[in-house]
Amino acid sequence: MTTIAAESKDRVAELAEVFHLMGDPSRLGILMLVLDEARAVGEIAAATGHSLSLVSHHLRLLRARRLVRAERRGKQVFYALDDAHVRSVLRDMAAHLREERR
Amino acid sequence: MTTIAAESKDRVAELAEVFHLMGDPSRLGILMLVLDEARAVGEIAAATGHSLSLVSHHLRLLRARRLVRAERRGKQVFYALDDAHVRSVLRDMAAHLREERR
DNA sequence: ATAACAATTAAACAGTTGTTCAATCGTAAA
DNA sequence: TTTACGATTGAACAACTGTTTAATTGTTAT
Repeated sequence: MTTIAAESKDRVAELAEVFHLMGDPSRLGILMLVLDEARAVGEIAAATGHSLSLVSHHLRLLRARRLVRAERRGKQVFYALDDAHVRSVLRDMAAHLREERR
Repeated sequence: MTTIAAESKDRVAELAEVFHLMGDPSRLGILMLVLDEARAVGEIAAATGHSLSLVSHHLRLLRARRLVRAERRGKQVFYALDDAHVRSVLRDMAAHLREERR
């Protein structure tokens, strides 16, 4: 069988981990912010209204699953989305919600 | 601004709710099972190895967010995926994981 | 009506998770 | 070396979540 329904257990578990990361409002907000351009942690904190610490904690989780990539420039660390599929999924889902409202 | 990054807070929250539902391994396994064809709760329980009760609990949550649709046929209740975007997202992500392994 | 089957529901528990606060680290300027 | 700024880290706590167990509802057959 090659159907998606026959996807093996641990692959489903990995998939679930990615969705789980996207399933928190704070984290999803962060992902949305770095969707198109890299942003410093401080910018993200300011834009989302969250503490630097909280943002950093979340970024660490996102980094661990390689949803996001970090690059240091001087004192600041810039984060950008580092997963093409996640990017397209986020765009797709956002569009979905927009349409649903009509 | 019409960028996705400027998505309003409560829409992000709604998006997060959907991802959160997909972010649990048991629930994601259920969604995968009903991705292509409707299945009875008992079938789902047997196929996933979970109790009837657990499956029913999860289905209730999925139903509440309209990711899944229920239809009664005699004693059994059949569930099917009821969201085109979720379906494409699941296919997309599953494909993504498959490619990543190469 | 009763029995059997399928599914739902409620309560309760253990484990996980998001957040805060305080301390620490890394880098650049004085 | 200091000082200041930006970011990370760890500990601790409250809130939430997934799962189990047991009781209950709905449906079909006897």
